[in-house]
Amino acid sequence: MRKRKGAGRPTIADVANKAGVSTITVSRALRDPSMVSDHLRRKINNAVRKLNYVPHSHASALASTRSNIIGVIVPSLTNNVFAESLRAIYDAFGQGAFQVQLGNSRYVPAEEERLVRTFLGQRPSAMIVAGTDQTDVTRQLLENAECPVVQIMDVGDDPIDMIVGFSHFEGGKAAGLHLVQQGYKRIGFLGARMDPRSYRRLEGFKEALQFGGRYDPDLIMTTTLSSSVSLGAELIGQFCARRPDLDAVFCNNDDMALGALFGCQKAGLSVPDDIGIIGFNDLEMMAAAHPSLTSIRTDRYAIGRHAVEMIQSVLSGETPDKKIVDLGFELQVRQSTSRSAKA
Amino acid sequence: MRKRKGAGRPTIADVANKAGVSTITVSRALRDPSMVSDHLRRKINNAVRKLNYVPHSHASALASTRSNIIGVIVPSLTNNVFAESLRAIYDAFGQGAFQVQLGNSRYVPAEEERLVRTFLGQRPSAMIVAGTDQTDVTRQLLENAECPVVQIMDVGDDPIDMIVGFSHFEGGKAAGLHLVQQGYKRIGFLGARMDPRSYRRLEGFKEALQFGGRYDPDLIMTTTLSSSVSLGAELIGQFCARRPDLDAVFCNNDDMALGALFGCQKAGLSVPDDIGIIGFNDLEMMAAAHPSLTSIRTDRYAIGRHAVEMIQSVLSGETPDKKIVDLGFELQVRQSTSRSAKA
DNA sequence: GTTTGCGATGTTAGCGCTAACATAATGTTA
DNA sequence: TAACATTATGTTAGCGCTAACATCGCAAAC
Repeated sequence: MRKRKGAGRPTIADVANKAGVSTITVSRALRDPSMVSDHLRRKINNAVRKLNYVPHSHASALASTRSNIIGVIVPSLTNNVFAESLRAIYDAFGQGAFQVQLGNSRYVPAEEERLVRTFLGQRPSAMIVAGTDQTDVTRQLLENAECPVVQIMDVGDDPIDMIVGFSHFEGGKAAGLHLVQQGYKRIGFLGARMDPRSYRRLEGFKEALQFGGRYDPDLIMTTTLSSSVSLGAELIGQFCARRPDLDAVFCNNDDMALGALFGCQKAGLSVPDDIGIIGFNDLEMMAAAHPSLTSIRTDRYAIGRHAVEMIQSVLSGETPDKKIVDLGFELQVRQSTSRSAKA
Repeated sequence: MRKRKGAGRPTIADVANKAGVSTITVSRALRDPSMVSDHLRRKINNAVRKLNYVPHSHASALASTRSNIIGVIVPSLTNNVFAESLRAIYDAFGQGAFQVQLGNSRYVPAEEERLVRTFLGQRPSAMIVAGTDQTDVTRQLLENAECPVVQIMDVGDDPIDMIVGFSHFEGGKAAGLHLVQQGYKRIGFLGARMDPRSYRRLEGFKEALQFGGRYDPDLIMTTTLSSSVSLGAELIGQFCARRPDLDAVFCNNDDMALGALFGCQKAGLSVPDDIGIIGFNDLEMMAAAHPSLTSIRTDRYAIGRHAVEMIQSVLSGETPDKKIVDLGFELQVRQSTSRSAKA
């Protein structure tokens, strides 16, 4: 006789047997206890406990054509910026019926495409992806996915489905304008791992400086290395050596900015008097630093929470208020760009 | 006629139809192309592309009784320490056939228990959990799980199955000994969110100080607030105000240590001469700080990689060399504990 | 030319669960 | 008391895939 062996673990049929009911009753007792009488529910719960039964979620997903999986793809796990949005997503979904599935694209579009494909194989209830810079294929896959899709950390006119974030261009522009307004003259840009969002910040920054008549392409320093505090410290040293007249930098993120602060301190340069420093994202350490560091504050947790709310509203059959949500940013002026006297 | 509708997406049967072969041939062509002739493989691949077919992983998991899911549970997503181990795990598993499923227990044991239950429902191929401080029920669930289980970030005699990490007790002890050896007299401990691992560090620290005859319980300052740079800066201020004679602190992690540095700088205290500071984990920023910060270096990425290797060896039928792996730690002495003159 | 072996493909049943319908048991109303 | 809801439980088929066995064609071996 042809026979396949399962994983050996107890199934819903074992529970049904032990409790003396049918399998569907067990299924109902576990999914919605109110559908089953107290009497049977008790017997079923006992059987579940005795057998140490754990429902098989794949079988359930297959039978119900509902996976309850939320696919999330971010480009980095160690970058705190995404970690905070992730935390919001896990806080909201981690509890209930949904299961978050996380992918790390490591800033590689092809990797992202592969992940999207894999995730769609699970027939997710929703997808959350970082950014707007998907490959054409990725975009098409997501457009055809029969589930809500939210892009986060960015805004744009043409979302795949929904989008929540802020404008990196405007953020970069605000940073540039601030440095101009503070009276800095030779204002540089220091950028590590220039992903598309960093480029948009740089574009905004350029516009601000051109507007202020201070744009100098020689003062743009970028690298493909991934950002870190150490790298910020090292690069600001090189930068100052090459251009001793540099008097302010916009760093493409806060790690680089903190590193730049340390690098200046090592070089004996005073921040903000010799050099002004502004970061991006406003991680909590920026306020604690000495001198405290100016940054563009973005609310990553709110972005994650908002994405979840949009998804929940779609999944419960409603139409979300808006498909494009710009949560903006806020310039946090601190000591690192507040000179005592204008040069 | 009773009929259930699926998700509407193309199935393997649709592909088989279009390619003029049986479903099993499609299944084989996708899982192991070498089992199918070039001729058919080509036709199948075309059909897959035309239909935009994505295999349904839940159905596959159910039929094969293999989920290819690796369940990972960590207590925090924003703590860089776990992020680096996670990165190693994603680097190793993210590519191949395996799918990483991540849970966030937020340092709540009951939450961890719930997650373990949920994850086991997916019949994972392996489980990775942080730490050794599971509830009895969690431990039992994992012991009964028919898959390899690796505990990470800690060591101990009695792993659930396998364990890879380092001794927090010894790490704390090394930190304490170092401060004693550097000639510091009134050595404090500054700890935020004292999870079980932090307590073990504190115990090791105590032992070192008792050994050196410098233990003073009044110099232990802890809080349940979660650690951050800002909190470190604030608490060191309070600490110094209460005990102006304090001349060194061991912080339970690097965020707190960096905060302590900033706090001292704000208070006009010189590090390392007025106060020595040592952290734990040695995040990359520690070396870049000014002054650079002493810390206990741990290799979180290696821990994650090692955990993956142990799992892979078990899954491929081998017996791992060791079930308990202590990757140790390394004291990184830097400026923050290197006084020019002994007091 | 028959036998054997082997690789490529097909048939069938079943993985563990739930949707959809069926039925039994109970209450409700005229 | 018959007709009708209403609720609790059961029966059956099927979600989409793959394990296990069956078959077929063809080349090598005798």
